[in-house]
Amino acid sequence: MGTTSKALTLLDYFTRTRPQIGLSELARLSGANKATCYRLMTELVEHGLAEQVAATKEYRIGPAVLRLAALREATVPTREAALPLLQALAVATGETAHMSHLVAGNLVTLAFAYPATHGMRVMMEDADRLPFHATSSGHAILGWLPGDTVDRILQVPFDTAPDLVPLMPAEVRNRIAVARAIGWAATANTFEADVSSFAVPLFDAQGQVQGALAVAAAGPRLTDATRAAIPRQLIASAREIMALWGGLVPAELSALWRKTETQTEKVQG
Amino acid sequence: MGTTSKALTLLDYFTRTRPQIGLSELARLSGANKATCYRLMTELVEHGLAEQVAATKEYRIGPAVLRLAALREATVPTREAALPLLQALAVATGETAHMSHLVAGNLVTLAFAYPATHGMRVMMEDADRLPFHATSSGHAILGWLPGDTVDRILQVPFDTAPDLVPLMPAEVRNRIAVARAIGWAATANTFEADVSSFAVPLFDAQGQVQGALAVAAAGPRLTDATRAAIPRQLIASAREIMALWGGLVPAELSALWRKTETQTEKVQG
DNA sequence: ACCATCGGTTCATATAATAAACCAACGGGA
DNA sequence: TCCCGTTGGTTTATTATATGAACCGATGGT
Repeated sequence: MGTTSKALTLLDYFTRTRPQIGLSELARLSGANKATCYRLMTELVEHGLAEQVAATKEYRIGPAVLRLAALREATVPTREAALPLLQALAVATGETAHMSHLVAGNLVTLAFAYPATHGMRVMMEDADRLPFHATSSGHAILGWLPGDTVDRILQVPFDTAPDLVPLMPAEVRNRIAVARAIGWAATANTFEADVSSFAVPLFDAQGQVQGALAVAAAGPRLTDATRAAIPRQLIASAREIMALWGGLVPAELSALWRKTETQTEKVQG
Repeated sequence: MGTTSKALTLLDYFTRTRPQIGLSELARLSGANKATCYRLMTELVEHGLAEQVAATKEYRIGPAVLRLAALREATVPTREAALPLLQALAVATGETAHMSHLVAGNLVTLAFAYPATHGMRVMMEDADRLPFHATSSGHAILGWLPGDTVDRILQVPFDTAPDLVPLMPAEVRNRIAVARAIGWAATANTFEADVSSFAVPLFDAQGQVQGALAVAAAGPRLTDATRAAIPRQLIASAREIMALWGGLVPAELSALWRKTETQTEKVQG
């Protein structure tokens, strides 16, 4: 592995639940030598990708990423373009809508929107990695990825929240196949209790899967009518988002979506 | 220089005016060998910090920075906290307000706000580097930086827009000294024609300069009254922003600011 | 048909990364 | 007060990795 990769890998240990990490702890987490870790972090700090908290000497993500993110959005306005449509989707469905992206083999939440109408909503946080195996977004995406990529992703060890029944690998494979066959994915109680989730894949201009658009619904208030309506609303929003991006829906998927759109009833467990 | 630094340096060549760069051009710009450049960019792409446009093979900033930026804001909500105050400042002054940060020796615009009241406004773009020598923000900041750091920054070659009279180094030094002495900086026609700019420095919890808060006013409509009012409004906003951050205004500067705040008239060329 | 340029690759060489051992400083606990 | 574990940081010989000139096939103009 290249030295640069090692340095960049260190950034992956910073998460929402662990935003600041000391030198020794980072070395322990990454398995790298402490001296190596120190040198790499020093270089990241020099470039503003990390910064050191003066009081505790702990490291955290640096301010340079703000400049890079602004530049990214100026170059490819993914998030900015999708946000209003995400908000519209949240209002239309009355549930939480979110968009996640495939970045470096991870599924990352990039944007989300809440409906204004309900007091109870499924809460989201961006910048967090979603598990492929337990989310509808993961299933929706994996159906459109090459087999070996899917294998590589699924062989990453995963854990399910203690209050949930974990999905067996065979079951995950099956759900991916179903998602591919019908053009959208649905899960219930796989990532969070009492949350039903629906997702469709999103594609770039080359017809490559880029991410997923999803609706996360609070289980108790889900009626059969809304279970049927959400996929259609998802598909409509996905089409709009990709129109903005210049994204290309594969012909096969477009046909599946048309089928769902013209159906009056469609329920999936 | 470490390999990681070389890789990260490559990211600096991507700007708003040059958002996508091909391999050969990037090698030419950076002075690195083409093979080296290729390998480094490949590693950056693997981690999502860069991405390659399929059609042209050009590189651009990748989607991973969005996750990092969201994580940064979740850890240190610099931008999010300052934005409403920035908007208030823009409305109060009737001019464009912006906040820039010191990151890795560069002055980067992180946020800005326009007033709703005027048709004509000074336009801003974030993610762009500002020249220290020709902006009030630069002058305001440099007054509170150690001498050797100032020297290092000022010896970077700079160019002024062709329609403007460039500031001589001695003049820049003088303006920095003035800014330090009165607690705020002002420039006119140094960065853009017919734009007057006012700025105050911003500090972190350790009392270190972090950036600057500024107002950029369209020259023609500047009256003596507003020239006097803007610094006071800047100071008030800066105090609010630092209160939110937990920033610490050096006692010396706080005294200077109080002086400006209690004055009824104050005009600087 | 030609030439320049593009992105990408190869491989001997040289340089930079590595890890164990070592500091000094700090913070409990006994 | 002493001890012990832990912290961030540094040094060093050893080793692995980065480097760059030359090369490749493809592409686009002239």
